[in-house]
Amino acid sequence: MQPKPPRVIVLQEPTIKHWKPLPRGFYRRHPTEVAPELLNKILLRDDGRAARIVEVEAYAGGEDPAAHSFRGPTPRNATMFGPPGHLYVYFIYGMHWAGNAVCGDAGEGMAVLLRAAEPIHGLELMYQARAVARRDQDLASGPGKLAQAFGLNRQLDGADLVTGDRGVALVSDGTPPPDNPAVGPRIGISRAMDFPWRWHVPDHDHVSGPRRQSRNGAKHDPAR
DNA sequence: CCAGTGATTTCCT
DNA sequence: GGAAATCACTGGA
Repeated sequence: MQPKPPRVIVLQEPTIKHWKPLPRGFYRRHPTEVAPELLNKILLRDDGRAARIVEVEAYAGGEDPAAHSFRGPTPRNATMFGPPGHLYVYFIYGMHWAGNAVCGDAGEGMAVLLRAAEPIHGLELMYQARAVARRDQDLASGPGKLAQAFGLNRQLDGADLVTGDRGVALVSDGTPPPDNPAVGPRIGISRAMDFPWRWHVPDHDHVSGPRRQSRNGAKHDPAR
């Protein structure tokens, strides 16, 4: 008896059929190692929605006071303590969902928060999911926006990003991560502010925040 | 451009 | 009781 093959993510656009999911081993590492390598990877839904990841943050379980998992498992963060390569979706501020890729080994509570992405396919569905968006940069430039654009919610908490069992996956189109990603402190936290665990593609239009930080942290000079 | 604020679940003190 | 891995809207400069 042959093992059942994993569900194949099928897209409507034939040019992207050669995208392949990131293997389990990609995630089975420390999130500070995984996070910068997730830049330029592609978040995919089987309805044709796709976006290039341009901003991420690492959260490292018991060694990270800012992580949901710092004080151990709760009903909300249970997925974070499961095996790597699964999607941890949490609810925050009474309004917003956000998606993470679980990293490390089961039991460690480590993950990478998907903070922002550049939509590259299925934009009509994203505009439908985010009626307030007026420009492409409004669709997924922030963890709450990204989750809304992709319909990430409690039903997708625990989905396997490697097999795509619930129609959501992280894949590569061959684009490497940036050679010199911007690095800085994580956004919206009040503990472990000194951990420089946020990475993003430098000078990218779809990164979250009122100002985009350049590689050396300097402000943009409009005269140049 | 920027600061202030409401929305309102989950978890901690 | 209050902060939290946030966002959109308001109003002033």
